[in-house]
Amino acid sequence: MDVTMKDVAKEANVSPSTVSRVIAGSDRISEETKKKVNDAIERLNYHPNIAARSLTNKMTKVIGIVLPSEAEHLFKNPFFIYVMTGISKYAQESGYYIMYTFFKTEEEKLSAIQNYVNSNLVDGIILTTVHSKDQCIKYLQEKDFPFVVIGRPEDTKNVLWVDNDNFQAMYNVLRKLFMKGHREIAFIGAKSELNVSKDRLSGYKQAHKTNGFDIDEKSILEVEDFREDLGYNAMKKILNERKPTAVVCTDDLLAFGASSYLVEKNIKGISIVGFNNIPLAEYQKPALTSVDINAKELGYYAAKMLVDKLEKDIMNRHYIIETNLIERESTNH
Amino acid sequence: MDVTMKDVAKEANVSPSTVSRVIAGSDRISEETKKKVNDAIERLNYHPNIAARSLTNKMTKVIGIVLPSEAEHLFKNPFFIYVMTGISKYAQESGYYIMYTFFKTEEEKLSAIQNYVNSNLVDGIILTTVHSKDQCIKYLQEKDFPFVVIGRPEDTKNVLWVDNDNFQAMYNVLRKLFMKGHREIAFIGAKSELNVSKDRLSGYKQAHKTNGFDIDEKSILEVEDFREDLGYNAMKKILNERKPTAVVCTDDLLAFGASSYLVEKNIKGISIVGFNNIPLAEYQKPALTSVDINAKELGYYAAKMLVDKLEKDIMNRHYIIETNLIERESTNH
DNA sequence: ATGAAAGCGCTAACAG
DNA sequence: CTGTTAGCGCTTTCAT
Repeated sequence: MDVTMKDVAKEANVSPSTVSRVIAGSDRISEETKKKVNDAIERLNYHPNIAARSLTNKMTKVIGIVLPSEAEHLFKNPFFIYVMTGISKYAQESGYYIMYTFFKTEEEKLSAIQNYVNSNLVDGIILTTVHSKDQCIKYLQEKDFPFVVIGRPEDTKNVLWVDNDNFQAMYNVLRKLFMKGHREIAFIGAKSELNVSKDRLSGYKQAHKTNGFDIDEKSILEVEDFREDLGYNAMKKILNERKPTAVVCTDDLLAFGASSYLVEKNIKGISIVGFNNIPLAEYQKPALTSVDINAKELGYYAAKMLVDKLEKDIMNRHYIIETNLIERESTNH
Repeated sequence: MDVTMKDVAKEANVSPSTVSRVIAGSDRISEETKKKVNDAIERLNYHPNIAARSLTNKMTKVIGIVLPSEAEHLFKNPFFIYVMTGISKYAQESGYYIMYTFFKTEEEKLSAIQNYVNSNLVDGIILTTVHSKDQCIKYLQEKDFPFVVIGRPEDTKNVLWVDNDNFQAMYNVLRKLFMKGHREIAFIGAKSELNVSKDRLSGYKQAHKTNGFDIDEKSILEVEDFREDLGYNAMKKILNERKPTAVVCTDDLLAFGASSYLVEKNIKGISIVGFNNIPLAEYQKPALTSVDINAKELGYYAAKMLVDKLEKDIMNRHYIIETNLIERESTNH
């Protein structure tokens, strides 16, 4: 653009600072000049130069977000896309821009973050993955740079985070299944080192305890990754030893695999529940019952927390996003 | 950050302008002072302030990308994520940052673009969708603002774009099937108003002509959207009237549906080919043969074109990205 | 080969 | 309520 505040000032016969005030919405400005200025802005089609504004303000109104690019999951599970749309929604509502970077390794993640911090290009950062002993969190804390984590970090002290209550979510699934009369419920999980995996398994166990049922370790299977074929094999393995009436999986892909084993062997009467409610869940045959984790909301509230901290220094330490059990054919038993 | 160029200058006993020159890699600087300055930079952990640089340079080194947020496709097909990783890769290589916005409607898309253009926040824009009679393209052309389109636009005059050769890709699929002895090949497509759909259908038809086979209009089915259930129905409908030995689908989801109909009815001996090679394709039973469109490359070259235009004003009018037929079980006939 | 100085467009005291 | 002025941190002539 070529038209600057000076031009507007001249056009409206006021000083640049008055124009600035009108734009900032200062109250100590007469309605009259406000109108004059706004008209001039309109007429000249003036738009503020963000770089100049950033320079004086020491803030850019840009949020940086860092995303894993290698995770298999990135492509099979629209989680990150949902998160991004959620962030985008809040950002648009509050006039923020969004920048993103992908990283392959933890080192790349750290250097991406350092780059953001050092360049003064973003006001705050949203982390979409948490590692145990996360170096990035440590770095950001040391620099005292505003950030929000999606997913509960190892050490929640002094960090803003947003997550589902994965314990509760799984607990409720079990409660529901118990209420329906199920007594033998198998568990298929993956990536047991992740917090979310741990929480879901705890929910599974606690539900058993609370309801007075024994936990059968042979009914608990943990595989290495969220993949259909691994779910398929896990189901097979479980059926070799046990005959559950329901199976809960910590991920839809695992559930797809488990389900397809049942379909293939024509085994009826076993309910299956997945997690994440990915779009394909509803197109499975039978359509898969799944826990929706509201990834978009996770993004939305992450952005909200960050902006709140940035603008009002309000520190809601964390948000818990509701999960919803979406019941479909796979639990019609 | 707090350490500015001035600080570095003082630390190195030179003037700020010298520091600036060292950073810019000016040649008219003695090795000695170059070293002195670099040491000071290191010692102080100095990082240039991008906003200030943008203000003087009139460029931000930021690329804006606009993405549809409503398209069902966004969540079922990792196309956009792949594109984003590709853009990100080139951007990182060339020192650019990336900003994104989602839009729901064409109006939102346009206003997102106007926002980018007006705010001087981005140097160029990548459009990930093309509408016929795209207002955004028109706007950007009028403003003479640098942009690249992923997908071939209606009118390619004066626009930089990158795309697959969808005609060729489908043509080659057909040629392969003909060579394998197939003579009755059905077509299931969707969204016939899109350029990619048109091109793929043309490829299908041209392959018939070139190879001297008649086109049977009853074997061509176009549905409204890329959905599994619609593919399922289409397959059913085709089999009511015809008995093809192969079916080509313009999208994997359509192919999944078509395939599941065959599995359900236990119909053997019909080959199926999909398009896009989404990750789930390889986990289908039977694993789906599909055309990989290299979405990541599309993004990579889109970014490259844009940066080339920005920095060297080199105008490669377009890139064509290779497609690859990934053969799996579904064409083992 | 290096320094001095002006200016990019905006905001925020400080005056009045 | 509004204008004047002084920077924000960097690049870039223009000198030397």
